[in-house]
Amino acid sequence: MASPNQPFVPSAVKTESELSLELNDSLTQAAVSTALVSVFRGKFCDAILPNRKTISFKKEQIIYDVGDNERTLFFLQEGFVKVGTITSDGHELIYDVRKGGDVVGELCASETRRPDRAVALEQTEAIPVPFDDVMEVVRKQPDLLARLVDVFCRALNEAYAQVNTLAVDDTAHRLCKVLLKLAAKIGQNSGSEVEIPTYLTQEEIAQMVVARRERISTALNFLRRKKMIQYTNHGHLLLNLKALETYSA
Amino acid sequence: MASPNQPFVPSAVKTESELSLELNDSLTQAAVSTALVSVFRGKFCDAILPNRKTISFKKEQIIYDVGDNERTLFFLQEGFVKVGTITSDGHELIYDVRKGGDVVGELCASETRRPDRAVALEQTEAIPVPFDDVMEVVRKQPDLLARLVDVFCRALNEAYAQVNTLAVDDTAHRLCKVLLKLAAKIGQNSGSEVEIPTYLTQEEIAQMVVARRERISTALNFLRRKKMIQYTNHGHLLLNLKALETYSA
DNA sequence: GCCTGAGTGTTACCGACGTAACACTTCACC
DNA sequence: GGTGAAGTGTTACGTCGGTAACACTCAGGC
Repeated sequence: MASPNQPFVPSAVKTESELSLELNDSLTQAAVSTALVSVFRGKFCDAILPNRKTISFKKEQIIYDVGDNERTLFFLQEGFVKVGTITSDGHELIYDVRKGGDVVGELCASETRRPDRAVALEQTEAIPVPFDDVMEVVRKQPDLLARLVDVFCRALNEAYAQVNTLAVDDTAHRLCKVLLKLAAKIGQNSGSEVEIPTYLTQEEIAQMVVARRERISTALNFLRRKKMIQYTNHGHLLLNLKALETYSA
Repeated sequence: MASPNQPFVPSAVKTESELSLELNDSLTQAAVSTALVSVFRGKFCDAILPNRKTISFKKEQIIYDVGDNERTLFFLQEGFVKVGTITSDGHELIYDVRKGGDVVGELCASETRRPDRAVALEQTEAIPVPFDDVMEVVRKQPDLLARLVDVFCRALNEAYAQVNTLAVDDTAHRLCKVLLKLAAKIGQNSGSEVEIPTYLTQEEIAQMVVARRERISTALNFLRRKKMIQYTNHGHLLLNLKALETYSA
């Protein structure tokens, strides 16, 4: 596997004409930004997780898959995970990325057969909890209710935001929004820039943006020329949030 | 306003080449079909709604709008409502259609400023209930918890299904799925066919399908020539579910 | 009856993006 | 050090669908 360290910037840079430059109007993107991060941290964990065993998942390992029918949520302790599905034409589609402190698998609440899947993006520790157990705890401690509702509501918000972008934005703008979302969820400050501390292939980014990998390659280089992004010497993305926000707005 | 009774079928029917005929692979559409219908009927209503006043909304009247900041759910008693938003480029986008027995406005659970809006598609009766009141009732009657969670979970399921279609289907297939969804939610049996008992303009259908009205016009006529849909003498849509399901699959 | 406005039907044109094909870089492993 | 696999960069081509423009149908008001 080739690491993308210091990705080769071709000397003959192609014309920018391909990627539309005109500023798109901004989305009613809803302030979904901060995501599910850590919603379940604290009280929720204290009430549900003690005396349960953690499971380790290696990079690329499937936590649960489309078609599974056990109804369990997974409380992520450590690591990054992608949540998505496999489309009818066989391609992967990524809805969301979550990390330690988040939950995945909430869709099993109203379906027996899972429509979605979660895959570890890197070494991940998670505690599986049967859905019924979660409900039981919330019934006994009604102060946790708000948090449970919040988890679903935020996910719903994000899903709608995704529909919005798909309806109005072109590839470059959607890529921007994906990068900003990643920054909000798993970004780490690195001076005035924000680093995405996980290596994501262009293919994976494409699955989040909903576009072909080739377009992502072109769009990423477009953003690099615009100084909106760069790579660290570890091959990670380094984002200029200000610039990205301006462009995506 | 012209009624679309017996819509004029042009004698010179255009070639079908424009609309792709090849069968697309089917979506992992998740069995979201039946939707939120009546989820809140029964116990939930008994516990929350007594002694509250109903509000009437006329066709086209806004129930709540983008930017509103009161946190209230609306329990629909009668009528049809569209839930959606206004995109950054000023166009309306419809996420969902709901009817008597459903709730709308659930997104206010985690946002103060509403990102969405609900508009009556016909005369509608609804009971507004502050979000906090709903939470209070659920806390006191934990058996309602499952239903509350179910509402959010189903909405989430549908939102993801929408992302799926946008990712893989062309306009004609998306239209099919929208029609099938309408059938599941507000359809009425009419012999072997199912009738959509509300008049929807092509513009509104376009907002559900996420496409321009012109494309919808063409696609609807394409489906008519294929005998997958027709109009009643009241100008309502009449759907051949079998055929639509086969095509959309 | 006539006019206006809303809704629908149709087409030509063009741009964005999927497809396909291929070159290049880096790393792992032998 | 060589080889293959994975990942990235780039282009030519075709197509779906947005844009624009316009014709037609019907209902209601004058």
